[in-house]
Amino acid sequence: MHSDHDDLSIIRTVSLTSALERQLERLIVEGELGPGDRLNEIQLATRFGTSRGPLREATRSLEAKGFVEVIRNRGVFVRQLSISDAIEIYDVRTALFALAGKLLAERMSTGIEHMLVELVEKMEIASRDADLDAYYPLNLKFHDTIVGGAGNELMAQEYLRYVKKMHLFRQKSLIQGGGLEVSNEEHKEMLEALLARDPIRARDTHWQHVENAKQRMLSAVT
Amino acid sequence: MHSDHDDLSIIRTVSLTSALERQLERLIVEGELGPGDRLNEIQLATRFGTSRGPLREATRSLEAKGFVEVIRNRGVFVRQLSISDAIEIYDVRTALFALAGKLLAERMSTGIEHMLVELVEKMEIASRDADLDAYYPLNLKFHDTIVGGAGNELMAQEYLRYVKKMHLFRQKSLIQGGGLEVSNEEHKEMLEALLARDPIRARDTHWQHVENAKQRMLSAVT
DNA sequence: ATCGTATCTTCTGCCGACAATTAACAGTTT
DNA sequence: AAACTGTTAATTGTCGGCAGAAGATACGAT
Repeated sequence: MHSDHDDLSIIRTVSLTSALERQLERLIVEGELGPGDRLNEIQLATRFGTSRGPLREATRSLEAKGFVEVIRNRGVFVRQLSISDAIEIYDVRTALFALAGKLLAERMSTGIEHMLVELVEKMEIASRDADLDAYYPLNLKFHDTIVGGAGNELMAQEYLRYVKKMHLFRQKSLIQGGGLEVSNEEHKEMLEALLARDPIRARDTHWQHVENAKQRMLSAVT
Repeated sequence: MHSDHDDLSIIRTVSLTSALERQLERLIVEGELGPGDRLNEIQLATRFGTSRGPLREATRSLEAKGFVEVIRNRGVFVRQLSISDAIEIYDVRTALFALAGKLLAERMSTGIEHMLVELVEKMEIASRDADLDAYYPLNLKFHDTIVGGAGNELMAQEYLRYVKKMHLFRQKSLIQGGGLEVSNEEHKEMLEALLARDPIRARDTHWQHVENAKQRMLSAVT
């Protein structure tokens, strides 16, 4: 039995295609469809109660976004990322996150300031307690706050896309780029640059942060 | 009458959908379909001799790539970029190009080295002669060489996408981000960093270069 | 003359069906 | 038993058609 998430009756404002796209993306990101799996058109269309037309349109969009791969006459497959793919994505993410840091430093508001300070403090505590379950969502929110607060919608959108895309990498546990204390030390440096409203330093510390995360991931993989 | 570019009979290896997508992208980038224009499904399907199904799939892909906008029950429209859109794209391009510079500095080959040196020399001449027609393609090739030589396929692909996307900006003439001599001075600095195999300096000079181009564009627009 | 309204036309959204291709299977041969 | 080959089943690619929404047009009221 499928979960009731599969419902897409909310359609009337958004198109059926985009609703289907969201559903398929959910199936992929949540792991119901794993890397390499084929998206059976008939089966999925039946499951969501639509015809194959809109479903095919949705998969074409997902293909353009890099979540699936279409092979003519053979079908649509969830993309599999090699290590070198993961490196490429990480590097692009690095550049985008550096941009986020720079832009945020240029338009820092007290609201975001307080939020980031609080998050770093909480992460400090979680780090001391070695409480990964507490640390992980805080870390996520810290990055989201920076990316979302930078005021560049395109960058934020693309950044989010790449974060999602990393879930297609086989070694899921390694995505995080672990290292609690190390990571939060870097957060403090980033925060310092942001509080100082120093775009260049913010850009460089943010760049370094993701680059370090990449290195931690790589040393864990190899 | 349509040009004979419209032919897509080469299909047997690639899908009809992707061939259509390429054709539509061509129509947009070459300007036959300008910003704000509607893509009439029936008309385009007839023109390319297909049914509406594959055509719709192609437009969904173009939508995901940001070239067109789909409005439910109203149609597909070529995207119009506002100035703030252009700024966002420029900033993302800046970050990606900085990444290109860094990566290239890390894996610089003598082949690319010679190519870049030659291009800068030729641009120097064109700059002295104020020969914009000669300068423009050299400048383009200079940037392509850097982006293509960096060894990150994803970054190269995305960078190219954004360059194309800038064509949707109304003020086409301003895309270039002019300023011949100024621009080539920056090229020399970038080249220096690359020849020195200095990733950080390469990253920073490349970042600054696109950022300056953005500023030149903005001061020309406002 | 202008505005609002009703009608008609055009176009999109979605579906079901058929053709073409690929994958699965069984039978045969070596 | 493994490899090859012919046949069947499953799946994708493409098409044409119908319902419904948006847009255009014509008409009438003020």
